[in-house]
Amino acid sequence: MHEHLRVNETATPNSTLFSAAFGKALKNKRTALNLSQEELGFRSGLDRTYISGIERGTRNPTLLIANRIAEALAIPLSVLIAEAEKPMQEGGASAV
Amino acid sequence: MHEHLRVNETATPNSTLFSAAFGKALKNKRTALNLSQEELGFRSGLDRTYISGIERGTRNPTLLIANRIAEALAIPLSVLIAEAEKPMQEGGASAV
DNA sequence: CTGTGACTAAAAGTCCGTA
DNA sequence: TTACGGACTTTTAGTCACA
Repeated sequence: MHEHLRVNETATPNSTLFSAAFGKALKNKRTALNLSQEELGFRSGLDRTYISGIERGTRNPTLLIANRIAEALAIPLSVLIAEAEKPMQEGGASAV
Repeated sequence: MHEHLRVNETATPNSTLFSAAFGKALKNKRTALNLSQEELGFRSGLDRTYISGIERGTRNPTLLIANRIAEALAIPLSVLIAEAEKPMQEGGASAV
């Protein structure tokens, strides 16, 4: 990319962890509501396969997209992200 | 895009509101820490002008970028976003 | 119902300036 | 110090066929 100060050289970059955690939190909320990816896609106006990618952590959505998904789940984005941050603080424990 | 049910036809789309609110929250936190955009840019490894764009609500960062900024501000992203959501709930009141 | 690779269009993100 | 623009590269948005 470009030469910046690399403070930490961890094997699993924080970025990957965050995407994975967000995906997990999303899947948790979705399944808790008994929604299929397809149904959530419909509610948020996003493609079914795109939702799938986010849940698997292979996609890095923008704030606006993340917010649309949160709205479709009827929760504030801050709450969804807070859920994603939980397992990261504890070092990878299971979510609710 | 494609034809979906338009529930609400507000003059200012939610997306714009959200970006603006996030930018405001960001600026609040940054100035509270007495950081210049340039300094925050350096700490987060992002371009000075990009930080500026986000604060003005003209840019829509990804979750990973937003998280890097939150880290540079030493707060969880969920907290920064929660700050952004506050004025939206109250209909555009001033932040702390 | 979900995972995945491939693809094009669009936007993110960088870097150079000026005011 | 910040706003803002232009030109540029990289990544995401959005979609499809197929497993």
